[in-house]
Amino acid sequence: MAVTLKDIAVECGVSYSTVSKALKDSPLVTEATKRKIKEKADKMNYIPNNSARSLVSNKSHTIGLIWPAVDRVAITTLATHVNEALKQAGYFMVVSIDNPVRAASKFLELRFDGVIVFDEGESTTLPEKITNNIPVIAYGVARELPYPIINVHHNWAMKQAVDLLIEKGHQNIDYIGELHTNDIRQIVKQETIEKYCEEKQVNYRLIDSGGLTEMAAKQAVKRFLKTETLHDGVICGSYDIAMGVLHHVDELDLQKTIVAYDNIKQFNSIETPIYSVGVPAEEIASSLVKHLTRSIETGSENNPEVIDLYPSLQFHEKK
Amino acid sequence: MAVTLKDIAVECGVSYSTVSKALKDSPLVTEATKRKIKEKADKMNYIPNNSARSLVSNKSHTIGLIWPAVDRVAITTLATHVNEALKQAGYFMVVSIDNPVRAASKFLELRFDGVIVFDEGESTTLPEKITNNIPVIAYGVARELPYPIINVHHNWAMKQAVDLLIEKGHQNIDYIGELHTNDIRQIVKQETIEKYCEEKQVNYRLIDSGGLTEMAAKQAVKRFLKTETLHDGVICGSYDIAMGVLHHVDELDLQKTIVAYDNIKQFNSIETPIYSVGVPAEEIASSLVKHLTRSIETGSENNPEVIDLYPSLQFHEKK
DNA sequence: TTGTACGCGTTATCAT
DNA sequence: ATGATAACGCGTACAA
Repeated sequence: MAVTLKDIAVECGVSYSTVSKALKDSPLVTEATKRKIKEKADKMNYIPNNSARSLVSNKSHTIGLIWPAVDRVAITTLATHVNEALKQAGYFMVVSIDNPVRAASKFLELRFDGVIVFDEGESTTLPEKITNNIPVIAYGVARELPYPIINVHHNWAMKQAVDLLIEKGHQNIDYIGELHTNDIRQIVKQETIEKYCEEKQVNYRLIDSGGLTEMAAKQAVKRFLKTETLHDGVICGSYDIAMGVLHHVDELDLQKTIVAYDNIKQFNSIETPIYSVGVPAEEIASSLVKHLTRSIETGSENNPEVIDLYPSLQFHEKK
Repeated sequence: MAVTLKDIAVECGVSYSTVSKALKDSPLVTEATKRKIKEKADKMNYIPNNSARSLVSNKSHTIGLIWPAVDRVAITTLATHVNEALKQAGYFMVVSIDNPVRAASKFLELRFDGVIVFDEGESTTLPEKITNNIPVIAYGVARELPYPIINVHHNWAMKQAVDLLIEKGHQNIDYIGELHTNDIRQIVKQETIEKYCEEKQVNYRLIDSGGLTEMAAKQAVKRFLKTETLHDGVICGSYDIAMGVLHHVDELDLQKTIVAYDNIKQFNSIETPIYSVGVPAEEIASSLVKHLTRSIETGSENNPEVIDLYPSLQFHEKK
């Protein structure tokens, strides 16, 4: 049986409310008794009971992250940054790889203070039944939602990519990304390419990566190359897809310009010169945390706000 | 403010203890009132308070998974299987990507029912201070630990791999894996290769993959190939490393025999014929869950038991 | 400065 | 069949 405040109180010959105060450094307790109590608590290996605390304070200092698809390097990096940012802000982050609605329901039952969703569209939408009861923030692309979402402007990013390729003199562009999907982020990228290339009057082809992982992209490009050849202006839908594409691109082919979506440090260790465009993972993380904690601390309702973050273009030279 | 049992009681004109019973289908309540209460509860969007439950029952029906390095495909697959198995067993799984000791401490404070650790050696070792207070099970390779560990016999697996290569007539073997690391799993693989190849009197080389990710392996092999060439018997330390190595292997090179550690379904979609050797992820998952839940339900102390799981060899033909 | 007492939402035991 | 009540561990307003 775990050690409780009472146990410590008995040991120290004080009442348990004094112990409670002492352990949270209340000014209402003498330094001397405080020290004694803390020492004892430590010696007895006291572990505060969050359930009890949460019952009285209505706070768990814990945030749940809903992240159904634990793969893809890019998003892993983001999760790590979010974890750090939350720690800084005094929260513990916990992730569920379960189905989003089940995950959120459990988070509610556990009385977590807030939830973050890596939004992918329909499949990750949380019902109001849930979101009326806990601060929520999503990360993804702007869409009709009863809770705030960090919008990373995939369309803006894709336009920058196209502009860059045009500037480099490429009139033929290949976009490699996931085409047949419900993931709204992927859809936006694809549609932007279509519209913007037409607007700018450059030729483009859409090549289906058949998924978001490196392996899927690698195989898709391989199939493609059996009958066709890649143009010199290439846009990849994500870091992982770029990795898959690069298997088939000669590093010494300096004709080609490759631009990939995402903005993570891993691009720096690629051996082929490459451009990337996206919002830095740190920035996304700190924005998520800032908005969520504000909403928690003010106790305000979730509102359908869209928080815009703008991508930036970077060049990664050959290492 | 969240709906409580009391609120429902008032609405239904019964006492809240009746509501409590009704909602857990106690036989002590009439079907009629039960139905009425359940209906109301649903309508009022009642969400049970796990903190309160946990306080009285000492159970949270939640398990924490400690998984500091969310990358690598192979282990992601395992996590997914563990999540499923725990769900079947009536538990909710939650993962922390934080530093293992902090994660475990928080799990304790949250009064989770048990913790699973993806063990990597020193860096993921939990102190007794913690493990004396909660059922723990690790996944990794046998080592001195105050709590049970599922041992997947990397050495057995590597021996099978070497035997296979010898049988296929290869007297020169290349092992590609992470060589300079504290990760005990990698160390065991490496050392087994060394000893067993010497015992069997076959030539071998150790090639450092410089990490456990596909990208690291890919670059390492590329460097290697600048001055040397790969032997026809190749052993890869993991699925991800194999993926990195395959970038440099011609699919049509039927001279080569490639064996990779791990046993996950992803091997089936590789386009190069490949062998794999390892314990199936499902089996690891169900073993982890079985032992942990037994330990939770019997309330027994953590003991330093080693649970052995044996790898099996599989061939994946060209798709 | 320290102690007492109440309440948080729930379960479980005991009366009714 | 239903209701009243104690207890779980803790925070805090109030009393001493």
